[in-house]
Amino acid sequence: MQGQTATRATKFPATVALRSPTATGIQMMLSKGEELFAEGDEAEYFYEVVSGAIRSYKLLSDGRRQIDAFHLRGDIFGVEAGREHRFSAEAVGDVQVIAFRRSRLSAIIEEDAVFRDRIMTATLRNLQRAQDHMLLLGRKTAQEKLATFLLDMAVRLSDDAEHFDLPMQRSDIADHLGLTIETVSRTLTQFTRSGLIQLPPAGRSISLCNRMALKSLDA
Amino acid sequence: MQGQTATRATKFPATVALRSPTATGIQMMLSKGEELFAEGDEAEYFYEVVSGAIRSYKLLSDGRRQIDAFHLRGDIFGVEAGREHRFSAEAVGDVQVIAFRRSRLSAIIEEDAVFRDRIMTATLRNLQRAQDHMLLLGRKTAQEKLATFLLDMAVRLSDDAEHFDLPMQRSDIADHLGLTIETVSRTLTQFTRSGLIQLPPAGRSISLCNRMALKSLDA
DNA sequence: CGCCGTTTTGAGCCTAGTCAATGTACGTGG
DNA sequence: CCACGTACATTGACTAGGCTCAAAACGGCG
Repeated sequence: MQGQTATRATKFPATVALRSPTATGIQMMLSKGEELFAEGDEAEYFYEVVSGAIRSYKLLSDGRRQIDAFHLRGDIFGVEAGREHRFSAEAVGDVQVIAFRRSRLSAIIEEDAVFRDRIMTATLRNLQRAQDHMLLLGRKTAQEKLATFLLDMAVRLSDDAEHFDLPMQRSDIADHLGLTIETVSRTLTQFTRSGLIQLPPAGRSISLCNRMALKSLDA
Repeated sequence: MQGQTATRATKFPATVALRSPTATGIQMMLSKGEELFAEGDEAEYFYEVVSGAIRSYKLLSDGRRQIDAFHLRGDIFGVEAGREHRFSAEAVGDVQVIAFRRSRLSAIIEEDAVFRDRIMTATLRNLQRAQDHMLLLGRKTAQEKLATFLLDMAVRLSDDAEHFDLPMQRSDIADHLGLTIETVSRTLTQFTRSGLIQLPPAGRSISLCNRMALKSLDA
């Protein structure tokens, strides 16, 4: 496997999580590359990430892909105004999520003030991230894009530690930042040569050596 | 005047609009270039556009600008999870908006199901537009960007008529699409020469002559 | 060991950006 | 009424950042 050929997640495990008085969710495990839903699918559920990373993306007719966000632990995504999902979502690595029935959304919102607030806040945070990301996509250089991305991942993956593991591969990073994998790779080696970061000979881990320099690139 | 030197809107006219049982808004008039709020300002109000167009944008330290959205009649924007606005907002031309007190937001949401739904739907639509726009910014060519933009504006400004007036100038379009004004101008003349659109010798109006061709560029 | 998926590196090209000049509309004041 | 100034848009010549195409290196795993 591993071929990134998105296989659809079909079965829900029996585990049921109770997250709030009214909001009951279904716990799901996805393995690397599994598809949670596709653009155009009926939006039967929305989701919260428990562990791992989900990539949500859109495709152009010729296959060009834009990953609009990586969703990590605690993030809520897939809430829709209409009846269809407007983007696709796949597991980056092995992922645990909780699925909430969309049909219960209005009931939840009506009855449960705490959960309502969480959904509203999560949606607003997604919007905020989208706005930041549009600035990156439209106006930053390749170096600035990577600097921003690495600093953001440090915060979100490891609570701002020096060293952490990137869950996604180069092509995911490229499709998130509006670059090619070659440019991502070249820019990272350039950062390494300048002493900004350290890449291990293998694997996906990364160390930020010179945060100051990265932050100044972040613009 | 017209110097795009954002002057701050300071005074609220006395007119008060009653839009729903619990949600009372203050009607405001802004003239071309006036600033509604800036990134970092306390988010005292959120807004609904009555007429005209608002541009919301972010700046990099060196002045590069990304306009993440143009808000037109009926659009709601400026709702924030935190206490500060995360982007700036200015009037593109003369604009009429209704301002709602943010402090009343939670009360409104609690009491008024209709208004709550409108805010949630508006926020989700803003997110949806942001996702579409990230695809455009990250993965579309200059031609595709302009084709998408023109088709979208036709729908939103004129309910999909052949002929309409663009409220914004070239530099706004460029900063929205992640291009320079030169590229916007060149691409539009290229479209004109190919018979896709017609530009008047002067002014901001535009006619779409070959929707099919534009749609195929839209990818 | 050898295959496959992934990443890195290299060489050349192209799209969009930069810099600069010209053109056009419009408002102001002589 | 016209000359001038300003804001905005168009066009041209040249440049460069990032893309394409291609090949090699690397690691994991059967």
